[in-house]
Amino acid sequence: MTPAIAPSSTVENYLKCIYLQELQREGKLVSTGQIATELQVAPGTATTMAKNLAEGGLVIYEPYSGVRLTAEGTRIASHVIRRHRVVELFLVEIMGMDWSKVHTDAELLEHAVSDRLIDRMDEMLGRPQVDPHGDPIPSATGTIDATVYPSLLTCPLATPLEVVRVIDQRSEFLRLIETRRLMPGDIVTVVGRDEEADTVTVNTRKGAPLSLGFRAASKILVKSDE
Amino acid sequence: MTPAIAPSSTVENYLKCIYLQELQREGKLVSTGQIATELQVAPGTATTMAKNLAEGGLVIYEPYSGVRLTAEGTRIASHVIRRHRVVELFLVEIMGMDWSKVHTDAELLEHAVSDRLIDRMDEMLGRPQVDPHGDPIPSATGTIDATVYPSLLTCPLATPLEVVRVIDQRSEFLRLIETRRLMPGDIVTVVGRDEEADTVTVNTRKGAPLSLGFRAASKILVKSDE
DNA sequence: GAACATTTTTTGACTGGTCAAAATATTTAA
DNA sequence: TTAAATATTTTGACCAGTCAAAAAATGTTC
Repeated sequence: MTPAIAPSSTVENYLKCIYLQELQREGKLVSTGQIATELQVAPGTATTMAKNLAEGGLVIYEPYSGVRLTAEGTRIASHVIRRHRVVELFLVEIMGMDWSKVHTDAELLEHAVSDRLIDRMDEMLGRPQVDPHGDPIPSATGTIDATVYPSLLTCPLATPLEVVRVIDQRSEFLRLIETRRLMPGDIVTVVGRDEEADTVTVNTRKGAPLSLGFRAASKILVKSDE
Repeated sequence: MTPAIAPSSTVENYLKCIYLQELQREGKLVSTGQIATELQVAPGTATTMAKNLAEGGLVIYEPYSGVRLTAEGTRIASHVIRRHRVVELFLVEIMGMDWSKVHTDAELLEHAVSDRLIDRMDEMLGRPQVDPHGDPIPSATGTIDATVYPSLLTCPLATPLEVVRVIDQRSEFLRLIETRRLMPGDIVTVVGRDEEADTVTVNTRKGAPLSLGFRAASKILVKSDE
């Protein structure tokens, strides 16, 4: 029952960033350096903010180690992410906008959209589980699907698999994904990997086999069976 | 061709406020005091901002008199208002939200919505001329319908007239308008005015004749003929 | 384990936006 | 036209968020 004044967009962005980093670097603290890099601010700025957030009970801050969200911090962060992802899906599904460009709009709107409005969008969308990139949408109560999917780098070879998620919001990358039929829902088969050449070769429903570097391949997640 | 960094939401709000005041107080300068009252800031704050805006070429500031928008200031202000009104209409028409509550959402969204997005909303709405309250929507190029309508205070008596605009965004007022069938599009007849009692009596399509104070009556605008 | 490299924190300073209260102008009324 | 009332501007201070650069801690390597 913290009365808790609404956090500024800046605070929301820090919280979101920390939340997202925690998800991938399971368990470990998130360093102020990582935050600074991610948010494109000077290292000292991230340190200062870490202390402010700790002050406000939104994170635990351990000097020289990093930061971990408190329950309250997690609550707020997941709401921001929920807003972001619901907005993204709304822009694509209801407004027919380009999925590769929608991220930047959502980045702004996530701080400006009321709960009422998000809920209405969510309702119009039929309470969806994932956004256009396959990222899971936290529920209004903050729970989020944490299923871990293999990527094109780790999935079985020579098996047709469904793309479920694309972990890179840059529109250049998303346009590639789109033209090469690697969007969530598309079916792909990994036909080979070459450690030395740093390439993964995949067949898609459209066109010749495609080569991807390991880095890019790791950003495309697939559902391995079921 | 000013490169012109995007103005902050704060600056946008000042500009919007000045624009709206200029519309009603035709020709005259807008005083810093009016701005302060409207925006709920201290008088000194408005003065400071007036100087900043003048510095940035967005207004002409005459100390102790007030402020007037430059062409550039007008351009920005009309864009903000356009965004506000398109958003409002979108929320009501496409998202089915309550017209009496939509103003506060739009107040936030007007600073967070990209041109691309506004244009898409505008397109989905069929390039509308007015928002749900009858307020005219500036075009993308900044032109706005400046038709002056009489209010229930100044219109002819005993003549059925169509409500075209309601100039008060407070949801309590709007709910009254709604329940008494005084929304834009509704037909009303002013049957009497009493200077001493400060009341205007109107017949609407629904229910018994209704009394309004002069102040409230002046906020309801009608189309007198055609 | 000493020396170097890297990361983090501290420090001092700046911008944008704000306020309260004091100092000025302007307007109104006598 | 002078005094009182009202409006505006100035002043000094503050908060949030930021940076650059110096200082300190931590990690790495030989």
